[in-house]
Amino acid sequence: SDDAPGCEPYRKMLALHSRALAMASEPKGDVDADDTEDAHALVTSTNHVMDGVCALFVNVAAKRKATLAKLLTRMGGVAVEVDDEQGEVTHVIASDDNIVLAKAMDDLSDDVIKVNLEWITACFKQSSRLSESDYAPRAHVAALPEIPHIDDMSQSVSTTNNAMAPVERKSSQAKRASALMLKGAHGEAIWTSDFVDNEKLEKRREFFVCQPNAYTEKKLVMECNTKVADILAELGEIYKSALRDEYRGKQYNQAANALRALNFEVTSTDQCDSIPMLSKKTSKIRKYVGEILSFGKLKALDEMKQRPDVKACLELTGVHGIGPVTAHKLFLKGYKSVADLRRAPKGTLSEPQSIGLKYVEEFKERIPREEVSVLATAVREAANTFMDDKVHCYCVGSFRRGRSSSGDIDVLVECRDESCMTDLLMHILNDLRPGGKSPRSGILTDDLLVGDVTYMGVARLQRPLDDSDTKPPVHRRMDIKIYHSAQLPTALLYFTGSMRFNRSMRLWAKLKGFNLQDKGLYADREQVEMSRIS
DNA sequence: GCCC
DNA sequence: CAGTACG
DNA sequence: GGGCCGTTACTG
Repeated sequence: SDDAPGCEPYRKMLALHSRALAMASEPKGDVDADDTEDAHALVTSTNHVMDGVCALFVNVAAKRKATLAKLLTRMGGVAVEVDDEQGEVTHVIASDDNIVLAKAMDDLSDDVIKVNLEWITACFKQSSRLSESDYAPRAHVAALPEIPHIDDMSQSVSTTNNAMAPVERKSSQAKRASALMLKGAHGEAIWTSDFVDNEKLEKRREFFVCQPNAYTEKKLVMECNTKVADILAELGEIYKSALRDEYRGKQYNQAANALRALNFEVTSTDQCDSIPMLSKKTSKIRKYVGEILSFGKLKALDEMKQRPDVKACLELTGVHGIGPVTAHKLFLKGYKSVADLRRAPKGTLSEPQSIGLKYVEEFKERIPREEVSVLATAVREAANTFMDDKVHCYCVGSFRRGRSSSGDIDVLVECRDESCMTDLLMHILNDLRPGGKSPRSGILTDDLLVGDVTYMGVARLQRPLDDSDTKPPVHRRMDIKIYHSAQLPTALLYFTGSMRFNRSMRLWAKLKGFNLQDKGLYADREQVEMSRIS
């Protein structure tokens, strides 16, 4: 997924969005800047720039809409939620990259002015009302088919826009908004996903781990370059956990994974050419690969491992709840090891971190499949004592992928009644906590986080699986999540993973014009609720 | 650290 | 709301 | 030189 070349358009789209966000939030910084007099002048000069503007944001993500609306209001304009046909809307504001909208806006009457998001921020920066025509939303439909192909069955899901439209529109407000923006020739709903260039996307299919292809099989069989990869990954881990350089660490890890995925052994740096990120002769990681091939080790890594701060932070981040930043802060306070932390005064660590500390060693142990099964079954049994309703539970994560051991236990609970999801969770917790009268009482030993529909905590078997085992059962990380039936399919998909598979699948969905989340699949990239596919 |  | 941790 | 996964839900 990370290496899929098909991600550029999406990256660009994201870049556009974040730029818009950055610009939108900028004024606050400006006003707070040192030169208050200028800042004041700026505020007054932009005060009336948008007088008389009544804007309707269409198909703009909620967060961005809020930011821009605030900015608009500061400049004297008004943002409305619905076009209530009183003709008060003067401007329709949409993003450049929204294909559907750009298309639908062609059909809009000329008495509203169509502009992109940049217009607002540009006007603010220039302190004047800029020409709307310079900021007309750009449509990128030219290269795409006017009418979606329905010739290929594998793509039909993404191109359906007829009577059997998969789209369920929710609120009346959503309907109203869609009346404005989704004027298809026959009044049908049209979404971003209807305009995807599937032919082009098809060529990239092989690069996605979420798609059936040869790449997946290759990876299962081969185990090459593990030595080089392990060293690079170790360096990556140090950058991420000890040096708080997330992105540098990520590069090392990505390079390590790419080398592991190769189906041949690399014996010279020239063989790195097939890996995009290592293909440049000047690549630093490529040089490191050469050094490892020649000497079997990496000087930079060995030196790094000698550093006391690195040693300390690596050990401290091993505690659940302590990340790179907290580890560094603790190091500066003089804590250099888990043993030091155990001597720390109460209050040094947060409650969840203290629990993480209590079980550091135990949490690092893998959980045998059999034990995952037993503990998850306890959750299912607890859930099924709730209101006589047959509650379905799924043990997800690596267990559901068939792994023989797992790092933690992840249980997904389906609740048919949206109104009692929290009750169900509380019922399960009470059943499993110590001191109760259920046969499962005491399975949960500690809580890390108790939310409305989310639980993160600690569980352990009441007695060893093997009767002859005298050691007490190991404490395990356990998560329980309650999902409403409507959200279950995508929740299952999401929590079954793997993470890499998920990221690939989400990207694939994005490029298809969909938006895949744990709570649902949406036919449009951004406007979430109204394009929900039921 | 690498890509755009 | 920013910072943090997580999968 | 800016951006780098998206989301959830906590803490402060």
